[in-house]
Amino acid sequence: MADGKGRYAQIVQKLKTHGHHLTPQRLAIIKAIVESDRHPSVEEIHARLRKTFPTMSLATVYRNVMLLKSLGEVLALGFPDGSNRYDGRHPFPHPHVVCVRCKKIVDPELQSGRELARAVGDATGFRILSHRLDFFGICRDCEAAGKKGCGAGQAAK
Amino acid sequence: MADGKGRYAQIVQKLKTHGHHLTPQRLAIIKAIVESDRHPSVEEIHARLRKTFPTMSLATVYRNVMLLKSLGEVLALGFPDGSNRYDGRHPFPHPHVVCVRCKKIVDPELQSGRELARAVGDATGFRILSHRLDFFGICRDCEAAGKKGCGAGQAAK
DNA sequence: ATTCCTGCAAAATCTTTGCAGCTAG
DNA sequence: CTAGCTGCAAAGATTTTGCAGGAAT
Repeated sequence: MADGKGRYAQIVQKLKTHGHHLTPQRLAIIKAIVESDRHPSVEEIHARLRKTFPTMSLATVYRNVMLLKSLGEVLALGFPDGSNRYDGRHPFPHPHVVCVRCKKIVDPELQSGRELARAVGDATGFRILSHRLDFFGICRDCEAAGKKGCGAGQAAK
Repeated sequence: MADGKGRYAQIVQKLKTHGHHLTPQRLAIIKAIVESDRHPSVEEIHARLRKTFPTMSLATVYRNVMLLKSLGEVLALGFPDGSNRYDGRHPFPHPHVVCVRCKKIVDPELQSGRELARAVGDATGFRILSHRLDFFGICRDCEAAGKKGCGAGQAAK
C-alpha cells in the first residue's frame, strides 16, 4: 500500500510525464497532501504551507489540487455540508467514516465497495463508474471526551 | 411505501403540529417535492412554481426546503460536484444511483445500507449516525442514446 | 526562449440573511 | 391581533478566472 514517500514520487513522475512544471509550491502541495493522513481541505493545505510560502495564494492550491484530481492522483471528497477534503493516498473510490464532531476521517477496512457497486449496477441497469460510501458519526475519542472537541480536532469547513 | 399523497398529508400534519403556517407557497413547495420522483433541486422547484407564483423568490424555496429538512421530512442530497437535490419521499439515509449524463437519480433496491453501517461502526468504533451510499454511472437510456442526452434529461446544476 | 505557473484581485456560484410589509391562525 | 412568512436586495462563503510578471525546462 502506497505510503507518503511512494505516492510523492509516483505523482511527481506523472507530472513529468505530462509535461507539467515542478514548481516549489506544487511540490509542497503534493507533499502536504500525501504526508497528511488527515484528508486535508484546501484551507488546511494553504494554512500549512503559508509558513514556508508566505505569499502562496489560495488559488494556487485550488489549481494544483484540481490538476492532481484531473490526473487521477487525488480523490476529492465533497461532503453534503459543503466541505471539501482530499485524499492523495488512495485516489480511488473507497469508503470513509467521518466524525461529525472533530471532522476526523477514517478509511475503514471494508471490501464490500466493489461488489456492492456491481450489485447496484446489475439491479438498476446503470453502468457504474464510481461510487461514494460515506458514514457519519462520532468517533471514539469524541465520545469519550464528551461535549468538548477531541484530540486531533481539525475543522473541515 | 409512502406515495406522493400520503407524504404530502404527513408533512402538512407535522407542520401544523409544530405551529408553522401553511402558506400557499409552502404547500406548493411541499407538493412539488413529494410529487416529483426526480429528486428535484431548489432551482427546479423554483422554476416549476414560477408558473403559479410568478413572484416567488428563490430564498423562499431555500427557506422551506431547510425547514422541511430540519423537521426530518426531506433528505438533502449534496453531491460532490456541488449540486443539491432533495428527496421528500424517503427522508432517511438510503442508496442512490445517479446518471452522470442526464442527472437522473434512482433509488435502487438494496437492503445492505443498514447492516453495512453497523459493520462499519463495529470495525471503527464510531457511533454511526447516518450514511451516504452514492453510485455514479450511465443509465440505460443514456447508454442507448449514445452521446446525446436521454429521455428525461434534467440538469441538477 | 517558451511554455507553464503564481499571486493578486475580480468574477461567478450558490446559499443565507436583514428588513418592511403581508398573511395565516 | 400576533407570530410567522414572503419578496427583494444585499451580504456571505467558496471556488474559478483574467492578467501580468516570474520560473521551470
